[in-house]
Amino acid sequence: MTINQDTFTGEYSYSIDAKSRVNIPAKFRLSLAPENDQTFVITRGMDSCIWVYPLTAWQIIEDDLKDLSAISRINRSFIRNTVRYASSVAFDKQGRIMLSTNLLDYAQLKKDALIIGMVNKIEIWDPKVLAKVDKQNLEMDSSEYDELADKIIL
Amino acid sequence: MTINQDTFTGEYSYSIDAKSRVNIPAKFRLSLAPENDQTFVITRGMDSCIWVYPLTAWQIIEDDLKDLSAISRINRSFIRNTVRYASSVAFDKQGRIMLSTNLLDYAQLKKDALIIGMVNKIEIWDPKVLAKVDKQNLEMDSSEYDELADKIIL
DNA sequence: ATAGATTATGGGTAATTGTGGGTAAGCAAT
DNA sequence: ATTGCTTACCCACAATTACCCATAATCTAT
Repeated sequence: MTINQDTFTGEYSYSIDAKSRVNIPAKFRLSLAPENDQTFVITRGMDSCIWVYPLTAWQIIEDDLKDLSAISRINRSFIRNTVRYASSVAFDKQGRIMLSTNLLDYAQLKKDALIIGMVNKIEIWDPKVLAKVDKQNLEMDSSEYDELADKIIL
Repeated sequence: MTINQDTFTGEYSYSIDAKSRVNIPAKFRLSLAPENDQTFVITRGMDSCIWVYPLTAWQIIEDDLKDLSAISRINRSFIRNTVRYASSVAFDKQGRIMLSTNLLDYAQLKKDALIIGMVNKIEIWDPKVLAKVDKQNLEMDSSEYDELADKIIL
């Protein structure tokens, strides 16, 4: 019954309503540690999806970024691109968060949303986009999968 | 809703009006610590953009600059260029600040403004200028990006 | 299986936000 | 002082967002 806090697994499908709101699965809300104040940070993922972090996990990233000097051009550019699309959102009484049109467009989300636990964060996908990316990955990476299999024992 | 004070993330697009005023995003205004007295310090950024600091953060920068020896020519030049164009501005009842023509010209700002949270400061860009700089950076620095990404785990 | 609680989803309303413009007060140069 | 220009301080309004309530579907425990 008691799973790790701020740890998310499983897949859920929800719908995005006319006001751009999506539900965060009840299980995810329950495993979110109280320190987070019912707040996530949402941003662009590295694939065409939205990444959702617990607030405290994101703050660790921010602290690391604060240590990078702004005198270096690369640092500035790195900070900008990491933080640019991130915003903190608390879920409402019904457990929903609002997604900006910017993020919706980026992840090609319309009506249906697939919410996937990724251990320390959550991903929000359009079902069709994920299916396509998934297929591509399977075709390409079977050898790299084998490499990972050496490191992580399932 | 309780995010870190004086910490800014996200991207917002606003317009500069006929009186050279821009809105500071409501989220940024809310996360500005009360000690700042609703005041920012704006100055030239190291890229073609305007940097906006919380007043108290800027005061720390000034203290650091005092410690740089004035014997070094580079130090003198750095101090001169950082401080020269800095001025403190409080936002009005609607949450806007006024930008001097000097800064507007420097950042090539006309009508549209992209306001980006950079963790400990804020940047104001012309959208087209940023797109160009961004492209250049990615072309040049992808390997150094990867190095940074290894240190900061997303 | 049934009752009660919880969850997902929709919508109404009040408050906030972004944006425009008006007017008076300051300042500079004539 | 008068003129012209710039800045500070209001007010107004449309659009967006936050906050609340309602309902149907799903789950839980007896």
